[in-house]
Amino acid sequence: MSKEPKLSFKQQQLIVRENAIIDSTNMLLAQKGYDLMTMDEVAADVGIAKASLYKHFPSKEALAAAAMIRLMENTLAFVRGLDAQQRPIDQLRGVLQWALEIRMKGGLPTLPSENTSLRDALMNNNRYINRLLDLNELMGELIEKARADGAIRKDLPAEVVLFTIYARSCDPTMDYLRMTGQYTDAQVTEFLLSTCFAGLQ
Amino acid sequence: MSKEPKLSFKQQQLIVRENAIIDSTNMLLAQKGYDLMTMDEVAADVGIAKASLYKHFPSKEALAAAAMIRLMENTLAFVRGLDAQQRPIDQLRGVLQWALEIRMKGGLPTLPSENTSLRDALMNNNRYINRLLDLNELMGELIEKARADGAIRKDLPAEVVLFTIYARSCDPTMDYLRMTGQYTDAQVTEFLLSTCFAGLQ
DNA sequence: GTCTATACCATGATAGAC
DNA sequence: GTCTATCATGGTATAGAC
Repeated sequence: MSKEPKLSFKQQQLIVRENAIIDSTNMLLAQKGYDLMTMDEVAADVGIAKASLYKHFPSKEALAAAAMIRLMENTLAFVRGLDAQQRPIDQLRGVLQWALEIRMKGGLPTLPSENTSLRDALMNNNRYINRLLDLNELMGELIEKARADGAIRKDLPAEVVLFTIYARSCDPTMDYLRMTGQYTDAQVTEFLLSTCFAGLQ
Repeated sequence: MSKEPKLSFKQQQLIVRENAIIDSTNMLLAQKGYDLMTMDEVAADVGIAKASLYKHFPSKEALAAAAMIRLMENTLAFVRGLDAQQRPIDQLRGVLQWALEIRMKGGLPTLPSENTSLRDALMNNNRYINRLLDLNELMGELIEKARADGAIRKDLPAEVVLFTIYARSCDPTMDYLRMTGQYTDAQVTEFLLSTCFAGLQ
């Protein structure tokens, strides 16, 4: 930590404001998805005019990308902070559990599932792609270790395991189970985790 | 079968035309999703003017609902035609395999996964809801039987099993695995089936 | 029932004053 | 940097001639 603050008060204000914008974006993206989210809504939720929004982010795509990148960085931080003493399979389980709990609270899934213009845009965003590659690498290592332990089936390519875990984080089963109103959020999470790792049989 | 055709030539033509419209709708819905699909595209794909499209279906919602209803009826027909000699668990597996193969060919998943205006609209469509309830009942019976056989875990509520199977039919893992280009469609299908029923462990 | 042409509106994006 | 006011685009839906 440097003693002298690098950022002026104005710059700090800017960051706070932009974080607030991304918070609103995050929530709206989770609620309505990229295509149905409008810049008017974001501006209204933040409490600023739409034109001001465009001073911070040059386009809707850039705004959504910023939200996805922040999410990806949070995910990376979580994975890097995992307890290395734990069994790799439990660490993997922990990642999925963390992602599901974020989504329960109104957050976004780690991977955009929809065939939307957002996915295309993200695939051309270097910063996002780099974070995603980093995450894939970390997760890939965990998967290899878990497989060496015999905790994960050896007949599945690592990619299949990886995507299956990612997919579970954006699985609509969560929404449908919650809609029945019969289970607590913790129970729903446990069902999703358990069926992902242990299957139905 | 009645010997005298109930439908005039003109009426038959109408049905053929409407089926063609639904075919195009189906393909475009699968490719782009509801929100990104435009009525211009549908009309262009069918080869008619947009205004003509509106003579057949009063709105975009109604058109998409018609496509989803036809899909649901096809699914019901498939499930009703299952070989009752097979083990219930294999019948369930067969349903998922069938759904995945449809999607591989460019068809729609049985359940709309996205948080889109389409899902809201469908939930208010009695005809669609009735078909969905019928399907849920048939699938629920299969699940109960499979559970009685010991082929499905008894600690999972039937709903969890049902939604987990539905979700796998619209799982983005399929898209991501195909994008790698490393596996045949049959292999991808097998991975999805296997991880759904047997899990990762 | 099909077409061309158009009304109407939502939304992403911008201009220009302060 | 924020605001109000506005533009431009593209989309659903419809009018009216044939």
